[in-house]
Amino acid sequence: MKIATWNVNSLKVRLPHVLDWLATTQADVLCLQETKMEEKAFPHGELEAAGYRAVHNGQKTYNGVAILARTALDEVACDIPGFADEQKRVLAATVEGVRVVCAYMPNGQAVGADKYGYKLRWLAALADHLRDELQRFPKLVLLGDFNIAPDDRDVHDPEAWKDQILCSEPERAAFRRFVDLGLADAFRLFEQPPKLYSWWDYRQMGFRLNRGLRIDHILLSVPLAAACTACSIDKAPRKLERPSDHAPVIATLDAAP
DNA sequence: ATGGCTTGAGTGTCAAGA
Repeated sequence: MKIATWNVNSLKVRLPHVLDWLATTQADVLCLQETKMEEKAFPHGELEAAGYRAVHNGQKTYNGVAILARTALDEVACDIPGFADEQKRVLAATVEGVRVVCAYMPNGQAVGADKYGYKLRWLAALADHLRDELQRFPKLVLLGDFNIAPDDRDVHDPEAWKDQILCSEPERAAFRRFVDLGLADAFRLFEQPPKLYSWWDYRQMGFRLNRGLRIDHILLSVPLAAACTACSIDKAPRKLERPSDHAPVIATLDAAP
């Protein structure tokens, strides 16, 4: 199974890129973030024509998450149970025995801002929920836009970003809490090229200068980590006309036992 | 320097992203 995540920064704008990328990679599951649309606008028809069914938890203008799959999506669940939140950031479904949790984690704006407090509360609520979910679903993958660069290797200029939003110690501690639940960062299971990131600012030639951050992640529970044979970030779509500012991350899992 | 791009909203210009 090939499973991937991509913050598309508007599915309306990026649908052609998504369809091209699915055709090229033949991914089995693709999680999207920032669809920025209501359910009635979601392009089910175009995706079905490409061989993918989809579930979506969306809203107008902001946020919005979707899971695309070539096979059935079962036990679909939206949001974080028990955590009051108007923002559509979480969607889960079971695909071929694998529990897929797609997340668009809050940005936080700036360390100390109100949105930063919301981000930390949100991350704690998701971790609490996943601790329970892992009991129900030992084969679980948490993937999406984490808006956290886990360590300095994931930052183009660690000095400039030190203690800044996306890199602060409380955010990194929240990331480690997911890891401590038994979820492994698939990207770091393998040797990787240096200075490979998943997001680059649209401004100031961020991509051309490779001023990026690795903030999009695929985290695998123990049995899935054991079955993982590859994980990479695909920079190709970031080079297209009118790209998303994020690149997709893709992992390969051996055939399910 | 709170800027520098991009998107969605909505038609002038702002919020939000990261």
